Amino acid sequence: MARTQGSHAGITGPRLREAALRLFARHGYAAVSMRQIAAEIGVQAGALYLYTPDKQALLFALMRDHLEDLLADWQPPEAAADAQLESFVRHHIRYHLDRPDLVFIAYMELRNLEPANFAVISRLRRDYEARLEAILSRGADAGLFDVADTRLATMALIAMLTGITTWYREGGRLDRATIEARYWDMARRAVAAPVPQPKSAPVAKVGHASGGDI
Amino acid sequence: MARTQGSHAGITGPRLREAALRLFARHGYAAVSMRQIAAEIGVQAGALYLYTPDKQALLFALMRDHLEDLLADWQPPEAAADAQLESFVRHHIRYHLDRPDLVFIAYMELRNLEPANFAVISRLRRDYEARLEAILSRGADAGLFDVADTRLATMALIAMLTGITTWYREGGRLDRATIEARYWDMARRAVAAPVPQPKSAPVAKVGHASGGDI
DNA sequence: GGTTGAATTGAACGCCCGTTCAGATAATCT
DNA sequence: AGATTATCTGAACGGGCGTTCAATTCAACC
Repeated sequence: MARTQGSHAGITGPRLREAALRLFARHGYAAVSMRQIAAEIGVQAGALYLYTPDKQALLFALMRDHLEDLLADWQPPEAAADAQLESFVRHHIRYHLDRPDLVFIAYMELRNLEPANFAVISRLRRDYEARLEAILSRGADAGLFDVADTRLATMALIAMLTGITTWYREGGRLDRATIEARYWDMARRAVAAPVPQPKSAPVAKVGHASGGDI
Repeated sequence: MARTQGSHAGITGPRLREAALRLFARHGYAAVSMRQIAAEIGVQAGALYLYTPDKQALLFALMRDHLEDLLADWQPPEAAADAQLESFVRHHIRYHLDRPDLVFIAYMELRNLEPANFAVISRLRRDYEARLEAILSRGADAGLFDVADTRLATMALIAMLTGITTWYREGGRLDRATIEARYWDMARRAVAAPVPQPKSAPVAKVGHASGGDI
């Protein structure tokens, strides 16, 4: 046999990436073979090499594209730092909950990257972290935030937010909007400056609505 | 050749576990071969099977022992919930910073566990999480904490705290005591109830107030 | 409708995998 | 010292790995 009916690069190419993404996320890069990926999309292993130079490039492309998309998809609004922080936090949660497999891979497969690829991915991650740190820094200067160390606060918030993907399941107890609201509430409080007391102080509030299901 | 000079189960056994831990943490379970582990401790691969029934048992034992030790090493003090939370947070940070490889494995290699082993490890993790959740629940009832959802707050705090191990390096910019203090500060503020104001009514607010820093 | 090029197969390459085991040697016991 | 037991080697097992490539078939174009 050789070329099969309906074969088309525009189809097999994307399917390869999808299959690799799903299998890498589920079993880990090292535990997934090219033959398994090929079987998933209904071709022989040799055919994969029309679409990727090797297995490593497959992983690297997934991670790099994910991070570049993440960076391209959000820009800080022109607003006070607290509004920027809210925008960042809500976007981070939404973006990550929409792409659980990519997030998983981007955090778990770092050690399977060859050094040159690792350097690229690390750089992109630092760029992303730098955005949050810039907001915290600006807000601290403005007296909106009370953070003893912006780098620490950055890492703490990102870890907290990204952690959602480790337990969130579609159709679970809480819907996304609720999760987003409650995490934003915790994130805000973790870094917010104490309100100036007695008078004025605009009283915003956060929905504590105990009510909920369970 | 056969038995070698100085060979002794009391030596090779522990060395096997140490080597497996280090290599699994560094390269991942699936990417490490029994032959690599054997080479690390200076024996042939066959000799490893005097100390473990198979590779999977090696991973499982590391994870199980780690979690059992974690659970055994801390009991909530008899105190108010806020003091219990501080004790938990500080212990969590210290314990995890002391065992970076074990922590890494326990979070990253879950998917490489066979189903029966996975069930055991999941159970232990849930037990640990339940301890924090109990504190938050108790503190919320006492009015010390303001958490909309104790489960969410539990997962948020654990993710935030455990995340330290992803960037902490011995001899880095901040020492452990500083990190511990600052993370405890952020964790506390994320869940603390607003201080009861001069007068009545606890005012929950969001700091938009431009006002001064602290 | 014939030609050209894209897409794929299937076999092969050399290598490494987890695990087993008979045989050999060192440590220990009597 | 001799017998016994613990420890390890080295080879082997069947199998899977990533990757390459000539041969083959299908799709697209003239």
